[in-house]
Amino acid sequence: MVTIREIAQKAGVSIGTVDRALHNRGRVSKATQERISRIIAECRYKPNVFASHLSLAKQYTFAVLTPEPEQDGRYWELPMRGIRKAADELKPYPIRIWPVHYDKYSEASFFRAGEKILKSRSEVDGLVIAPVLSAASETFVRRIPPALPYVFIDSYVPDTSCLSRIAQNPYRSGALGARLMDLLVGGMGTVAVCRMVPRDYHIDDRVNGFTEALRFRKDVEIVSFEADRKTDEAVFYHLAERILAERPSCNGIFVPNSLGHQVAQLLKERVQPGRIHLIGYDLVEPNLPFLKEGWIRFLISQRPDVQGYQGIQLLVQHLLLKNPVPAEMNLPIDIVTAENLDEHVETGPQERSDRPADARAARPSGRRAVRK
Amino acid sequence: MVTIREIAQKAGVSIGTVDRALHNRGRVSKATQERISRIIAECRYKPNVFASHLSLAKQYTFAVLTPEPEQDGRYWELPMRGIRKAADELKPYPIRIWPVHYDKYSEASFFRAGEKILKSRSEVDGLVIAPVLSAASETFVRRIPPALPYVFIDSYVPDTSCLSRIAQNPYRSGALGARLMDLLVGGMGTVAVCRMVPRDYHIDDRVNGFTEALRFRKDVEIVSFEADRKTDEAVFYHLAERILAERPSCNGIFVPNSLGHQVAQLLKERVQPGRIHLIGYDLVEPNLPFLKEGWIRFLISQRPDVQGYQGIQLLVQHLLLKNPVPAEMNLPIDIVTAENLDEHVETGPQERSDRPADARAARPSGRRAVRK
DNA sequence: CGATTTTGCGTTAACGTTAACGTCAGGCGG
DNA sequence: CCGCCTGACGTTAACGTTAACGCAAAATCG
Repeated sequence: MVTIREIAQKAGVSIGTVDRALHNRGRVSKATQERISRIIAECRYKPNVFASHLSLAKQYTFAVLTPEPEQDGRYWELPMRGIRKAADELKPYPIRIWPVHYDKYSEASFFRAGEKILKSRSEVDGLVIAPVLSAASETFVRRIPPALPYVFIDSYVPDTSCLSRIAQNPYRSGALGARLMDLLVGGMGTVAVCRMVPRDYHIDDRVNGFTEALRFRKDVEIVSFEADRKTDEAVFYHLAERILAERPSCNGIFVPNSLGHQVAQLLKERVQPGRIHLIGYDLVEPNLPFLKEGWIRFLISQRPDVQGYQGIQLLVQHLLLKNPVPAEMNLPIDIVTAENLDEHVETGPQERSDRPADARAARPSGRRAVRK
Repeated sequence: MVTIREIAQKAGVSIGTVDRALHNRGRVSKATQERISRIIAECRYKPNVFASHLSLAKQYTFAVLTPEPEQDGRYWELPMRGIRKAADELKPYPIRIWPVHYDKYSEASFFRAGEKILKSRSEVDGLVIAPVLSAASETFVRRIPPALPYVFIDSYVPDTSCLSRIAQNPYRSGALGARLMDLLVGGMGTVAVCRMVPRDYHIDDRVNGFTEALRFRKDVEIVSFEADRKTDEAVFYHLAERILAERPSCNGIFVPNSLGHQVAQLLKERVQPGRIHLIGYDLVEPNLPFLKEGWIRFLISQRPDVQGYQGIQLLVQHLLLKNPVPAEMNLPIDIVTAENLDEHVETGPQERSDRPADARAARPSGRRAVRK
């Protein structure tokens, strides 16, 4: 490992000068500056991040801007879990997480949250943003100082200078849903798609992917149903009632958001098992029992916990470890069924075991042993 | 942050004594030892890993014991990719990866590889093991010095004092395959299961999961076909020929290892599309075109890259960051189809982008933009 | 031209941990 | 009783980086 001291020696200056040159702190003549830069490049000098942080003793604060955790059926708890997991793993690092939540149905609340972060600019070193309110997000992102790195999760605002974006392609996830639905209904029947106003671009793309992928299937009829979330809490429960009433021939329902459980509830009450095939999104808690019992056949998951986890990891890679980071991460589109549900909820990145070694060995697995 | 100096002050000793007490280096009276331990616990002292490693300047070497990367249709390249990815991300850490491969069909070669590692005991600080040869692995693992932490990937030897094990439940993955097959064949027909001698417990468990999950389906007949890998390279291609000849009514084939492409090849040559539904395992390269074209309907993936990646990460968490690690990680059972294939192969953990910021922005995505 | 600022550098004390080394008292054998 | 050993500590110099401080010489100003 080549150190700052060797660089100094080769350049015929002191380490202080090299340090100033490295961090553009000025007080270095142009000639020496260039000489040092050349030598640094030649020797492939990489600063020792351990020594650096030991000396700096800087606290890094990462703000996390997401909707209230309770919204979308407690969906927004999941990214926060991943974020906590990352913070846990990175315990030895001087990192602080600052969660700032907003009401995903109120632009005003979003701007208030954003303002709070920008006002504390000097104390914030990185940002994880879920730009659910797309128009407002765009405005906000433009106001982020260029030196402040930010990472999008869930979706993203295009053409920004974000450090990275971590999301799932919603169009393709819809197309995958279509493929599964096609399989479930055996290539024929009437499939209902549930929509909600106010519209959400991200969700719309899922629907587009779904309908376009099924268009080539001549024997599958697609009908769209729409509800207004403002009317009541159980929007999709009531929407499902309408579907049953207006389309008795319906044998498949596609729910492009996390509210599949509302539809499943109605199916469980009114329809015989296996007659209407339901595909939903997201491993939120209310969905799980219905998936296990078969009222929901497939859930498409976008690994929100991984998104949060990676968001923090990328910031650390960039700021603390000075590593290059991928400009985008397209998370896999996960298909979850009753059969592989356990692995998705139990051993997401949130799970940690703090038990001592002997307790581990003694622990009954409850699961099938691999051998013997 | 509480430092060693504060501990020393509170205990009324010097930092040297505290350090000796911390690392059991002796030369500390019993009374002082206990006093220091008590204070450390009270203050919740955590050593600063930055300072620690700066002072130690220790190189950590992690040996990786897996089959030759080319075996199983280059399957074993995949964990290595994840391992390299981890090493990349952890570049600033003083870490060295030492890959040691063995022929998965030769116990002798496995023991030779193991011996090589044990002989360099003093230079090895951690171990990642894929215990494919289960009997030999058991013998080997018992010989690992207790102080040397090791992590299993792919499968594991039960009742060992491994640091952790990272694997997928093979039985459950087979059950999931059964569910998908049931869907594909519409609940009726003849399904062939391909097996290979010599037997592999891990693979057997997949088959068990598959057959047991389908047993309750009275209209689905399961037939087992077996081939000897020693006979030729294209074992499963020829096995598929036998299946077609002996069971013309067959409408589904389950391949519990990574050789699905051999069967797919024959289907492509002899059978009309959509007549025989094929489910295989693992995203090895030869499988990919067949999945895209539909000759393979589903591939079950166990994320070998993530397994390798996590293996290294866990060792680092344990040894370098002194964090507790989970005793086991049950990786999700991934269902891969033509629709979500891209996300699985493109943006596995191996992908990194080293391009500068401006190149990123200009880069054409080729994929559908999320918004406008 | 003297006074003051600026430029360009060198020096040094941290940051927290580690381990080699020094020291001093008590114990033990001869 | 002397020499030697060892147990139980304290001291200190690293590890590599950072930034405050110091100090000349050069540049600028009145």
